[in-house]
Amino acid sequence: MATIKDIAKEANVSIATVSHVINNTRFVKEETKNKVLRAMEKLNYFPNFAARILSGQNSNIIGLIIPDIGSYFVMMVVKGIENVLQENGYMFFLNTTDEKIEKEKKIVKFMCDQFVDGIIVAPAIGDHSFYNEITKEKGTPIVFLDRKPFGIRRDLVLADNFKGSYEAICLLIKKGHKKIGIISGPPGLTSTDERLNGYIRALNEYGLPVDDSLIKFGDNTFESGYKLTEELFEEKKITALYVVNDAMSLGSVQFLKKKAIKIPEQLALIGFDDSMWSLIVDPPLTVVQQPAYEIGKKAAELLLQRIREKESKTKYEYEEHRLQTKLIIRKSC
Amino acid sequence: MATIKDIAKEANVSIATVSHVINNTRFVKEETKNKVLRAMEKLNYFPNFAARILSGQNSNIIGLIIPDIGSYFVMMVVKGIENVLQENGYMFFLNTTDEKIEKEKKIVKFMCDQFVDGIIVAPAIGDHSFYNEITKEKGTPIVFLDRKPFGIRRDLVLADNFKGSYEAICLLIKKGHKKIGIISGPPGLTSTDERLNGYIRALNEYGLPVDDSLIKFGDNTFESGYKLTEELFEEKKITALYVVNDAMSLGSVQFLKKKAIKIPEQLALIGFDDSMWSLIVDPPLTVVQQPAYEIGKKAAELLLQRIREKESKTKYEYEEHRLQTKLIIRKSC
DNA sequence: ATAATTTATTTAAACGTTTATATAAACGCT
DNA sequence: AGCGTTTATATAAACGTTTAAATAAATTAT
Repeated sequence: MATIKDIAKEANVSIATVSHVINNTRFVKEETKNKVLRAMEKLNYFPNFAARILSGQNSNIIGLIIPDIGSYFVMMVVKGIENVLQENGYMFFLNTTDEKIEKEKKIVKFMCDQFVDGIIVAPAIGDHSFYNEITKEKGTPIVFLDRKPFGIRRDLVLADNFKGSYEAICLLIKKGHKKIGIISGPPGLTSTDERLNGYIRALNEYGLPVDDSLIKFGDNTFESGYKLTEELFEEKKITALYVVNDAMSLGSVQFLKKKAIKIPEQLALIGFDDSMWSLIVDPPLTVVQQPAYEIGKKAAELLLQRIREKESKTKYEYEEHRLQTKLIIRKSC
Repeated sequence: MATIKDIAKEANVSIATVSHVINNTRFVKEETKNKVLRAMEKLNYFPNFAARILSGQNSNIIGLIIPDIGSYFVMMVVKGIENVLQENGYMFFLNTTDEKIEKEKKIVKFMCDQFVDGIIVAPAIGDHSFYNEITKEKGTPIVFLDRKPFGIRRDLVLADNFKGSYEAICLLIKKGHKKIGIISGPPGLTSTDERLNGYIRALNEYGLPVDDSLIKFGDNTFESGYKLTEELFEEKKITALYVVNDAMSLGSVQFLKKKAIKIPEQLALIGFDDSMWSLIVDPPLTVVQQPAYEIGKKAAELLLQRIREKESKTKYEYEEHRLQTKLIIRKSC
């Protein structure tokens, strides 16, 4: 593979000149520049990443850390990120934490110590104050995604979970429902906690009692959706149910289908996340749609902006971007 | 951040000794080794990736190239890969080609020229002979995934698409169907071409005519599934339909549902890929399930093996791993 | 004509590793 | 004691860049 030295020799200039041509970091006479460019073309030169990084340049690599691969939401977020990064000549590492905060810490530390220019992270449940210490040294920009970190203030891009839920529950209340159950996510997970809060707020606003026994905490799996729907429907005689993520919604639907419970006549249902299948279940599911692709896109854009600002030493305040959800009304409520 | 020099100073040895302790590349007296290890511990040392790579070491980074993020199948494949890599201390870059062979070439060339130890690629439709030239220089191991490359022989991990389809169509024939339609993928895409071949073979085997007008080529989207199902059902009076991927199956179901066409009475349906929703559509969908996670896992394992073999200069023959599909019989046929 | 300034280019050090080669110490043998 | 071996460690070059400092050439001012 051709190196900068080969180019220098071919073009009869020093390696410094070649470097300056490549990076546009100093004026080089038109004639010389052309010689260099021609040599680069001829030898099919591409600068060596490792060398570049070692001598202190940006790597154009960012780290992406998520708890788990495996949901439509995550997939679309990643897609949004990937598109923005590709357009801007960046690459990314994808790492999963398995929802383990210790693993997250290790990965973040490693990435910062090494060569990433920035990090996008959907944090695992836990205390995130260790980020302060880790980023102190180099000040690697970090954008949090989907979940609000605990114990620190940072840039943050996520859906307006509270409002999305609030609107959904308002709709149910307006339709006359008084006993509305909710299947929330694991406590401590800010995204689903916020959805629970939206539920509570709506009930309060309309003067309905908040009955703790109608609030169930699932673990965002199909199975827990199935099981908790059973509990709520059989034991609590709810007339409406709000399920805060797509895997659990699917579990709900499966239970109701199995027991031949009529939707929405016997139980009105609203889910979260608009997967492709919400259209083809029977009846089509009313859902709170969060703009997954846009969340990824925005997070990547914000991170790239922060990286640029870091280079130019611009001061900035952390921002919280709340992307709006959309209540897609179909036939299930 | 601590460097190898700091460790050397702290432990009162040379940097060479430190390096040898780290890499176990030469005998070091127990006592000296301990001093070094203690110093590393104390200064929280982690070797610098860029420097390591620059001096010719393996990067422990592999490249993952796929046409597109956005299907359940791809997601599970990536998950399988990620798990294996994480267990083995490898990281990976994820890149998409948008099904453009030129983009693929650029990415592969870049990755090989730079620092990846190996590549896993689900190739875009097109001629892949350029791989020979690109990998000649360094011999970077490459494992192909899901699709058979055109024009070259390489390691390959994918589902037994032919057999999966063959079994599905046999089932339909045994149930008495004579006019069986198929919605295949874009011609040239080996995965769906193989599925089409399985269909043809089954018909031949049972002495049924292969009617070209019952074979439609979609583009693996929901919309094309919808549209082509309409064409086949309305114009061709088929009694059974086989759809070769999940997004198109979903489109099929949606069309049938909209027109209130009874499954399987009016049209028997078999899909491909077992997504979560195939259980909750009405009726639950019979599908050919391919082991996505295992495909990813196997590809990663094979690649790591190739990387090790390259280091130890072991000769090897390219392998083709066909993972078996499973016909999951539900109520749609 | 010479000095001062500006412009264009080169030299060499630095980044943090690996590793071939050199050196030093310890030991066993005559 | 002197020599050759073995064992343990150190020195220094190399990897391919960037960049501060040095140099050389061209221009302007005195």
